[in-house]
Formats: sequence, structure tokens, C-alpha cells
Amino acid sequence: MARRTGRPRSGEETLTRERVLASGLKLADEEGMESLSMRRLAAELGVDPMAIYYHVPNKEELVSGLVEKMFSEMRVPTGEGEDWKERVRYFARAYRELARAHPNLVRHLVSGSASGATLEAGEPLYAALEAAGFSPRVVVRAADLVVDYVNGFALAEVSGSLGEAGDRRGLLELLDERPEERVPAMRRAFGALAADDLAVDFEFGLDTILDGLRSRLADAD
Amino acid sequence: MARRTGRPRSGEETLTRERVLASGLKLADEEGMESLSMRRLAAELGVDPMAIYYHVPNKEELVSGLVEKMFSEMRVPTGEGEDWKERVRYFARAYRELARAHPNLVRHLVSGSASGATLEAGEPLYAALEAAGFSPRVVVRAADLVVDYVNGFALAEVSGSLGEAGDRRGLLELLDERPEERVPAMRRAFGALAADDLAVDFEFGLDTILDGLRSRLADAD
DNA sequence: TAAGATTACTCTACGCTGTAGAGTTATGCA
DNA sequence: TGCATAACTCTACAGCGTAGAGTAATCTTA
Repeated sequence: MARRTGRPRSGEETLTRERVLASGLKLADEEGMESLSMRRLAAELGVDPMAIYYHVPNKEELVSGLVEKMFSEMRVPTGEGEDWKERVRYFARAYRELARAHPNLVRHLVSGSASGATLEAGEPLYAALEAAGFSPRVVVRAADLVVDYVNGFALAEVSGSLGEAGDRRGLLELLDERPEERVPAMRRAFGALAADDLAVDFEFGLDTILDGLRSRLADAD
Repeated sequence: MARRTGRPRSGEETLTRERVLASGLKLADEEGMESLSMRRLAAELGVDPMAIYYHVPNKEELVSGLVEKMFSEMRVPTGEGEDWKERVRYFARAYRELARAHPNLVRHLVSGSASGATLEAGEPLYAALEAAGFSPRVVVRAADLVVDYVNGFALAEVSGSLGEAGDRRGLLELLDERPEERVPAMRRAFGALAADDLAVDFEFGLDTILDGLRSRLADAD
């Protein structure tokens, strides 16, 4: 059995960083992070595991490459001529949708360090807040607030803490198991809850934040 | 060399779930998550790696046990007789401090599924929001908003995306590398920024959310 | 056109991981 | 006294990331 070693012939399709990342993202999306091993990814690409290291320095960089790729694919409507609040909403919704499109990668999305595409993805948010008239310092803080909220929401949405599709059945059961006197307010709150619509919940938080920000527009720095 | 196998003598200090978790939390805190292996933890406890499995079913449960333990140690000032906003602040600050006390575990803290202690930790927040006069549905949404924000903030605070102690030097360098026309608003915002005080930033977001919530108190459900 | 350098791979091997399964001994109970 | 159970240890396995060396096709330069 003659193994094919050495450099591939020029006719053959060659491996690239782009192909590695595309295949890695597909694998992570379809089979989950625990299936994304160098060996498995290599099998998917039809190469030796070590071939990947020619295009990506190590696994950590592979994963942040995936996150970078995700951010580079994020498209925020410009909202030209629109209200600053609506422009912030455009950003927040696009960011949440990005997370929902790749649930298995959300953990890395929300805690990935800044990089090129990550940075550029934030520009529409900063532009909107600047246009609203906030001082530079407040622009940064307000942007952080919005991003932190969406990160937190996306994480909750995906980590199953809200149960399947936002019905909180599991949580209700857990609540029933706790002694009533330990969680009375929670029992009352959830008891009166039929089912949540995650999109509505998301908009509630977003609108609340935007209202709070508006009330800060007049304030001094 | 006679190995000591079999059940320990009754005089000897025996392993318990509590000892396993305490040692695991210490190890994770002091040496990071990548040091928290079953073998390493066993060495710390002076037992065979497999001994741990008698007290904890697998590693995943070990980690969620650590998270549970963290939550059980969270103490929120009751804020008896105080303003609902101040009571929410007490909760949010206590939660953030919990995260700061265990930076290596924040990733698991913010995405851990609900469990006993996790639930009970939320009670003061729900109680405060209920006392404020929100409807049950809004209590749930407002609580989610606060928790999502703190989760997002804690994650950013810990994942180094804000750099060391909140100076954003790395981010500024990255920003300089990007072509000016791709990130103009971000450049202006960060250019005018000296250094941030994370505590102040946290309170900004928190106050903004509280203001937004207050404006919803009058609204119909 | 031949020689050498470079590129893009493959192969082998190491130390690490979580954990299944079986063996061992001290204790509590009949 | 004998037996069941509890609480451990030992061995072993499949899989992981990746260092290091080997190999063949192509590009560069004389």
C-alpha cells in the first residue's frame, strides 16, 4: 500500500487556511465542539492531522480563527439616516443572530479576545452611539453595556439554562424541589409565566438599556 | 513496596464529596482550569485518580459541583427596607464579586445550567424586583436582563479582552493596525480614553439598566 | 538543464487526558 | 463467624494535541 507523502502535485487541490477554517466551522456547527479534534478535522479534509499545522499554528488559534471567521461574516444594516436607537438595535440583533447561527461556538464567541474582524464588527455600534451625541467615554461604556448584554443573553439562550426553545420546564421542576421559603419570589414570578418568546425577551432587555441610555444623553460627562 | 489498597481504616480521614470539591476549587483558583485534571486533583488529595469517581460521577459533574459550591458561598446583603434599586445593586455587585473571586471559573459560572444553589442565589434579585412592583412576567425579564449583563461583564472582565486591569492597551494597538476608514468611530472613542476603572464601568451599565427599568414601572404589562 | 532551496505534506512517537472494569481490604450487620 | 457493602487501588484503553523527522513536488538560480 503506497502512501502518498511529500508535497502534493500542482494539479491537486491544496490545503489552505481558508479551507481549514471553513471545514472546522462546518464540523463544529454540525457535530459540536467535542467533535472538533485535529484528527477528526484532518479526516474531514482528507489529510494527515499534522498537515493542518502548516496552516494554523495550534488548536487554540484554530478556534479563534473560527471566531474571527464568524465575525467577518456578520453584516449589520447601516441604518443610514435612522434613529441612533434603531441603529443600535440593528447591531444587537445582528450580533445575536450571529450567535444563534453557531450555537456550539457561542462560548468562544463571547469570550474571544479582540482581533481584526472582531473589532471591525463593532464599528457600527460605536458609530451609532457617537451619532447619538454621547461623549467618547460614554460611547465606550455604552457599547460595552450593549455587547455585555448580548453576550450574556446569547450565552443563556444557548447553554440550555432556558430549556428547549425557551420553555423553562426544567427550571420550574428544579424550583419545585426547593423548599418554598428559600425561593418564594422566584416561585411567584415563574408561576405566573406561561412560556417565553426569546425574541420578545431579548427586545425587552435591549429597549430597557436604550431607554436608560437616552436618559443619560442630557447628563454631563 | 506495599501499596495501600482497599477500604481505608476507620481512623483515617476519608474522602468526601465536600473535600473533593474544596480541593478542586482551590486547584482551579490557584493553577487554572488546565491544571484541574482528575489525576492532578487526586494527587492533591493523596488518593488514586479513580477514588474521585466514588464521590463524583465524572469530570463534568465535578466542574458543575464547583460552580454550585461557588453559588452556595455567595452572600447578598438583604437590603432590608432599602430602595429596590439599591437591592438590585447589592445582588449585581455580589454576583460580580463572586466572579472576580474565581476568575478561572467564570466561563463555567456564566454558562452553568441552573441547579439548587444557583437558583437560590437569584432569590434576592427576584424579591427586589417583585417589591418594586413589576408584574411577574416583567420580574423574570428584568432579572434576566440584570443577570445577562453581569454575566457578560464578568466574562469581558476576566477574558482579558479589556487587557490587564482594564487598560485597553492591546486593543488600542489592534485598532491602530486597522485601516482608519474601517473603524473611525472606534478610534475617536478610544482615542479620548485615558484608562478605565472597571468598577465605575460596571456601575454605569448597572445604573443605566436600573434607569431603564424604572421607566417601565408605570407601563402596563 | 542541473543543483539546491523551499513548500507542503506524511509518519512516528510522546505524554497527557477521562474513565471502564476488575481487584482488594476494612467495616457494619446477620 | 460469615457475608455484603463501602471505599478505595491497579491496570488498561482509546483518544487528544503536537514535537520532530522524513519525503516528494515545485520554484529559484546558475
